[in-house]
Amino acid sequence: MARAAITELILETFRLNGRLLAAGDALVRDLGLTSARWQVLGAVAMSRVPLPVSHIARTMGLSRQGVQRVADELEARGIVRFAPNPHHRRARLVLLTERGRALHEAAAERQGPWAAALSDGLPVEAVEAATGLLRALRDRLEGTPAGGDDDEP
Amino acid sequence: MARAAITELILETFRLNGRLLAAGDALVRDLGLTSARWQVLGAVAMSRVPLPVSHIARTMGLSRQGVQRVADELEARGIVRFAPNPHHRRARLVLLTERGRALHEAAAERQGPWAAALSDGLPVEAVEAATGLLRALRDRLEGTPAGGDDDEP
DNA sequence: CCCATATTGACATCATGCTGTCAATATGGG
DNA sequence: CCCATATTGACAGCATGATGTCAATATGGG
Repeated sequence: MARAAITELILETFRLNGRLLAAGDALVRDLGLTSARWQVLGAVAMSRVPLPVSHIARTMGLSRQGVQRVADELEARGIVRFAPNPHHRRARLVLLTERGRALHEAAAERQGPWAAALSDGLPVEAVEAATGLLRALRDRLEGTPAGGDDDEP
Repeated sequence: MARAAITELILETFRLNGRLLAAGDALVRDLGLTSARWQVLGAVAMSRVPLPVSHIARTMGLSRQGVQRVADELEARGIVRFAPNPHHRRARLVLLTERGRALHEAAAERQGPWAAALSDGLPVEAVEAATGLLRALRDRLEGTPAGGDDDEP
């Protein structure tokens, strides 16, 4: 029955989400990071060009204000800094500080072995298929007919 | 690369989790329910025997206190009631009220078509495969070698 | 039977993410 | 150029879920 299958997947998504957050917290706790801060830090580090908070929020699928709060915390801790945006006076750009870059590298070095252990023995195709299915569900929930990874709209 | 694939799946899990919560909230909002309350309500309704809060929390993979808070809210709204537990004076059993049962049925009637639309055209085997993969990841994160749906430990 | 240990609920506190409102700033049509 | 609209950050408030501590209660070894 399709309904039972999708319901199971939904409940499993809730459970896994909680476990992933807990695992991420534990992985970077002694670096002074949390899952949420790490995720924002990663978004800033990964972008080829500096982005404003609102753009980061859209990329991550979170609300603008939630990301803003985390970004403010990161700035207070000297992990990111805000730079003027020549194209928009209000929307300052988020940049990594030296400390922020070092933290991101330290976190990435831990995430590698952790991710390898987590996915050890699982076929990459199965992981990718699951990712595709989750993305398909999310696209439907967002009302987006076809979803892709946009970087520069 | 396995690491990139698993990282993508993790990020997609975060995004889907957020969308599912928002969709669930919208689906049952006018019933006076939220995703969190609905989930606890469902756990109570689905169990063949009345369960204490701590047991429900373990089943859902949430913290005991979080479920307790939601259960207290549901009791204040007349959706569940607490009954004495003959086996444990402190751990009262959670039961649905008449109103609670009606609410659960109303929510279930909405969830059916919604779930059908969400999974329309997706092969059931693909959904089940994704569920199995998520569960495998969660089992690893929990340190549980093999995981199954237990109801009565 | 007695005591060490575990479980449970009550209470308080914190982290995370959402929404609403407002003013400042961009953007585009006229 | 001017004004309607959209975007953005600041600020406040709420929902959800985790944690920590404490006392009450079960449970099991001795």
